[in-house]
Amino acid sequence: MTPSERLDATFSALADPTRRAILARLALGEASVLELAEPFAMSQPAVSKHLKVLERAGLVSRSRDAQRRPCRIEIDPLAEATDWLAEYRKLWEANFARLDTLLEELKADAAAHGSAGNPTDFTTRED
Amino acid sequence: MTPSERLDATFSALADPTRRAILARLALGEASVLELAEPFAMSQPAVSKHLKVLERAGLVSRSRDAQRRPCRIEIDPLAEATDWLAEYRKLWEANFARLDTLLEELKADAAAHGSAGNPTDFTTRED
DNA sequence: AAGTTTTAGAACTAAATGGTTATGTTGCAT
DNA sequence: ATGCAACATAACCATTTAGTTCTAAAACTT
Repeated sequence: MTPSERLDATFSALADPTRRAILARLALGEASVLELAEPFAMSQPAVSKHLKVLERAGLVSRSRDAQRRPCRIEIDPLAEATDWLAEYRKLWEANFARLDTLLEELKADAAAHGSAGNPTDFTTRED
Repeated sequence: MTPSERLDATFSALADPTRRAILARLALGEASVLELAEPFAMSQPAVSKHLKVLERAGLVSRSRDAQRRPCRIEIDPLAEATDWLAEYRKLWEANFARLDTLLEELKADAAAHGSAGNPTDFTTRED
């Protein structure tokens, strides 16, 4: 799986409230499929499907204990997702900083000369 | 929209590589629909649809400039998503800490007496 | 006024998603 | 060996999604 595919899998796994609830439960400790299914108004196979999605995204791993398949949460994919978010947060914060700078410059410019063009022009810069 | 629905919208918006690329582009500054569409091997209406998804999730807002509808990124929903991730990270880190403690106890126990039961039993604790 | 640019919408299609019920499969218990 | 418990798989269905093309609307340009 490429990094982009991993992000696809992680974010789409997180996009469902049932799956987020399952992760929330697993954050408290391992649980079997039936234990996980219990709070939900849906069949066991439906929960098994959700677990498969979570497993495919690497967010959950399973072991064996007789007939049970205890599930546990895995943090690594969430770290990747967090990193992605942090990265773009940084980028657009830099962008805001640049906008602030530009607005300062325009203000100074306006004070010095007169009209100062369209401030939104900065948006097409590709540096 | 409930907080859960907002998370649904945010995470599923982020689950598509095209939409993540659009956000990456917008992190560098505003852009029009055609500008955003240019790098992709897909039609303009397809990009418009992606933008609608991003807009519905509150990740993008649009203004007017003649025929253009410049798009800009909005950070708030991403902050919510980050918060959700951070929350569960904290939870399962607490869980790991508890596991460590338990393992320590079991080791001490084993040293004192003998066999010490199944260490994975801790998983069914609901404190 | 007519044409062009930019964007949105409608109608359609293929594939993925989220659920169901019914049926296997695996491993323990009696 | 028979049965029960926990889970998975199969087959099916409805809805959503991601794309297409074609068309319409809005606002500028000449």
